[in-house]
Amino acid sequence: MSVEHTLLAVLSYWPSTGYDIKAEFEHKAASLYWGMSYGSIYPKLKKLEEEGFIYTLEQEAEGRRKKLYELTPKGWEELENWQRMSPAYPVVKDELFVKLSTWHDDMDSSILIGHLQKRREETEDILRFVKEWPSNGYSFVSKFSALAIRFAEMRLEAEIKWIEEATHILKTNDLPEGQDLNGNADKILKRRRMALKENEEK
Amino acid sequence: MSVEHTLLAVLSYWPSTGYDIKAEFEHKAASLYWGMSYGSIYPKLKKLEEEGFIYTLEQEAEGRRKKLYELTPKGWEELENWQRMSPAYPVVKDELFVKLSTWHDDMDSSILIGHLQKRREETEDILRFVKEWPSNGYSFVSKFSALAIRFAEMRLEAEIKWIEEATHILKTNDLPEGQDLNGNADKILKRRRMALKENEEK
DNA sequence: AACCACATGTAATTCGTTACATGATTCG
DNA sequence: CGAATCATGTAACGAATTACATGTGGTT
Repeated sequence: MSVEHTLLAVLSYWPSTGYDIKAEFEHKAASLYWGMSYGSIYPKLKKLEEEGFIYTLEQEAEGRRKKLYELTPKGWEELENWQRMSPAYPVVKDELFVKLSTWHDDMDSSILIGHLQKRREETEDILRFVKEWPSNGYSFVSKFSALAIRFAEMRLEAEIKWIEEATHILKTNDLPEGQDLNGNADKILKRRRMALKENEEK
Repeated sequence: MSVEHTLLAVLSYWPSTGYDIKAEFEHKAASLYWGMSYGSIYPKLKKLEEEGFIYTLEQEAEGRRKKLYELTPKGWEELENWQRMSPAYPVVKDELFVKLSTWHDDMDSSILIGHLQKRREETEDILRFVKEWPSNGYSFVSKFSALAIRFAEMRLEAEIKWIEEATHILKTNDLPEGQDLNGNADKILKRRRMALKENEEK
C-alpha cells in the first residue's frame, strides 16, 4: 500500500489537488521521491476518499473547478502507523551497471566513457538543485527533510567522484584485475566471436 | 525491453537455465541488480527464443531435464546495441526518505532512529558482501564488473556515514534549520492536532 | 482567437508477481 | 524413504502507465 501512503504523506504538508501532487513529484522527484502518473493518482485519491482517509475541502465556488484533498483523523493515523513501520530496503535498478558489468574488450570503451559523462552531467544537475533546495527562497524544507536532502547530496557527490575515477581508469586503460578463475573473460570473447563469425559466413 | 536485455546480459556470461538466472539475481542482486520472478523469467526466455535471440543447447540426455539457453548471433548483436544506447537515469524508490521527510515533532524520534539503525545493519551486510565479492575465491568478476562493484562500495559507505551523522543529530536533538517561510511546520502540527482532537471528542 | 497551463478522469494495455501445479534427483 | 533442492511452467491477479477524452481560465 506504499503508493497510497506516499499520497497521504504529500497531503500531510498541505491540502492539495491531484494536479498539485503530480507537479510535486515532477521536479524534486529526480533523486529522492518517485514519479506517479495521473492514471495512478486520481483513482487512488478517489479510493482513499471512499475509505475515509481523506476528504474534499469544500470551497466557495471561486474560480476553476478543483478538488482540494485533506487528511481525515483516520488518514493522519494511518500515515503515522505506516511511518512507524520499518521501511523496506530500497531496490536500485540501474541499467548503467548492467551495461558496465557485461562490457568486454571487443567493445569500444569510448562509448562507455560517453555513458559515464552523460550520467555525470545528469547527476551534477540534480546535485545543483539539491544543494540550492534548502535555501532557494520558496520551498518548504522541514528539519527532517533537511536531513534527507543532506543524504541525497552525499550520495550524488559519491557518484560523481566514482564517475571521475572510473572515467580516468577507462581512458588510461588501467582497469583492475577482477577475479577470473576459469578464464571466463576469454571464454566469453570466444563464444561471441564464434557466433558472430558464423553469422558473417552465411 | 529492459528486462529482456538483462536476461541477454546474464546469458552472455555463460549459458544458463531459467533456474540459474533466478539464483544469480538472488544474492548479488541486493545492491546492483534487481530481482526477477520465475513468472517473468520463463515466459520471457520462451519469447526470446521464439524471436531468435537465444536458443536451447542440446545436451545428451544426461541427468535431469533442463534447458540451457545460449545467445544466438542475433542475440549478441541485440545485447551490444542495447549496451551502446545511453542508459536511462535510475529511479530510486526509498520509503525511508518519504517517512523521514514527513516526520514531525509530535512523533517519537526514537522510532526514526530505530529505522536508521536497521537500515545501517542491512547496508553493512551488503557492504561486507560487496567488499569480499571480487576476491571471494569463486565468483567471476570481470575488469568492468570490478569498477561497478567499486561504485557500490562507495555508495554504501556514503550511506553508512550519513546514517551515523543523522543518528547523532537526532539523538542530540541538534536538527538543522530547514527552510520554513510560511510557518508550515507549525501549520502541519496544528492541522494534525485539530484532526486528532476532533476524533477523540466523538 | 489561439494557445498554454490548470484540472479531472477513464479505458486499454502492459508489465510483473504470487500462487499454484508438476515432477526429477540427490542427500541424509 | 522423506525432505530439500533442482527445474519448468501457467493462470489469476494486481499495479501502474499510456493514451485518450473533456473542459476552464488566463495571457498574448
